[in-house]
Amino acid sequence: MRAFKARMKYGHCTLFMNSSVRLRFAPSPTGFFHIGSARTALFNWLYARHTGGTFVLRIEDTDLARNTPEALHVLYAGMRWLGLDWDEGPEVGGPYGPYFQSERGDIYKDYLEILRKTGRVYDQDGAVYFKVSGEVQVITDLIRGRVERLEEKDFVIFRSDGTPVFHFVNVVDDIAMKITHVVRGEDHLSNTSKHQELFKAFGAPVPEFAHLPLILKTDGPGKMSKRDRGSLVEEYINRHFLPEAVVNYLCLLGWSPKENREILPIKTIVDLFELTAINKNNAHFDAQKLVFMNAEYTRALPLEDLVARVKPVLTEAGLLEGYADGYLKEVLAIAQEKMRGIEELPVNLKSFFSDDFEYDAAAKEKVFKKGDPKARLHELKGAFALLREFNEESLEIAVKALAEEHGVSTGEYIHPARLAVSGMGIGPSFYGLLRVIGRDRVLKRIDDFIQVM
RNA sequence: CUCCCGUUCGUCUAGCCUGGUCUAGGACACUGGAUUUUCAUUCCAGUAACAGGGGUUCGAAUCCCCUACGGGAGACCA
Repeated sequence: MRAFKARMKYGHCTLFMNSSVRLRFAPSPTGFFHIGSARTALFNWLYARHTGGTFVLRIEDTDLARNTPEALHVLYAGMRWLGLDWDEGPEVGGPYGPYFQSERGDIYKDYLEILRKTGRVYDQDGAVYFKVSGEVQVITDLIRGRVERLEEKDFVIFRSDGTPVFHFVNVVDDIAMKITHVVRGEDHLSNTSKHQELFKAFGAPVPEFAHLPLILKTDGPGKMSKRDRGSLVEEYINRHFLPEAVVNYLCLLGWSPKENREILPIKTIVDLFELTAINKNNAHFDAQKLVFMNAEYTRALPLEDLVARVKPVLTEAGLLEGYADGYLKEVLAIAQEKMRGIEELPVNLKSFFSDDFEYDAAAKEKVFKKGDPKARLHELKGAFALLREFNEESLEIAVKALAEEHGVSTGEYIHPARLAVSGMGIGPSFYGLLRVIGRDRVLKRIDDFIQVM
């Protein structure tokens, strides 16, 4: 039913109500949600939604020390922020639970018994070892093709303290949860020979494998680590990125729609996504491109949506007190076209909501360098006071008239006035800025600025 | 050290499977210009790549081999 809903949601043909495709994302809660993990989750989710299959969230919390409620919260919050809803798993349940490995001890014991009966394990130093077959494992990977690897040494599947190890629980759960496609990072490719041996030892069908390329540091060696700037989903949440932009960017790291189009709605990506179209080579993380995408998405947002998303951010910054929603909407209506992200708003839009703002030093220096800004501001004051209407049209006419009268460029009015009114050298359309700030505040701010010149 | 994976503009990629249409396309970034006789937008233009060497072939970015480089894995971590 869940799969059916997913199909309806994304407008697929519903010839088949669901499919037997089952994918899982199996993170261990570490307290961080790494961008690489997020991409793995995303690709699993995409393929589940593409096929109308089932997306399972399984928590690999066998490392009890790191398994805290806070760590789980970070994970759920990140998943939900990215829009990666799971069909089975914590908080939603499902027929193959429990979905925490820490609660599946009995299942692991049962599976161990199977291996004991078939003579594939032995005990040594208190630990249980799995006997490898000695056969070369031919792994068929949807992304990499045929990969051969020989697992040479027997390996531990139960520690001497009685707890099972990753390779064992991972495979057992994939069997028990009827996972058909294992989509994970390439760092697991070398483990796959172990896993395939286990699948075969259990007499279970070997799932399809798809090993994703890794996300490498922007510069410098190695893969992104949690210490690298930009490597955590939390960071993008805190910086008020639009999740759809982050998702779109992540989709393009290792996958491409192959049609010279990059900004794609998730619905389209779900339609086009194929595991076999994923690249083999690792990709460097490019924060600049993500920022660009975020800007594109931000500017394309319907105004109402933008207002809704900005409101809590400016409220938190303490800027919205005493202002009606309508005013915020007016401000954003003129600011949106040049926005790069919501993150910059508490600073860039401060002067719309507060008289307590600083004058940008660089802009100030630039303004003082040219012409006679003081005289220009006095002229503006006079002209603004006389205007019948205080709107874009009348303001533009007035400024242009002054410029012509005094034989200077409008820039000589605009630069100092923008600085006086907003404290900044850059910003929304100048005439819109004046209109929204309003005549009284504009005049007062020009006065104030003249005082400090 | 061993095993596995990879290598197209600075970065993400298209093309590679099914050799000729590739004087290698798009995007970010960068540079220049236009518009806004401001700017963060928008528009236009430009710089820039098939890792190297050997084959196969009439012809190779595309197929094969070697080298180099990059990445990953080698735990009673996950």
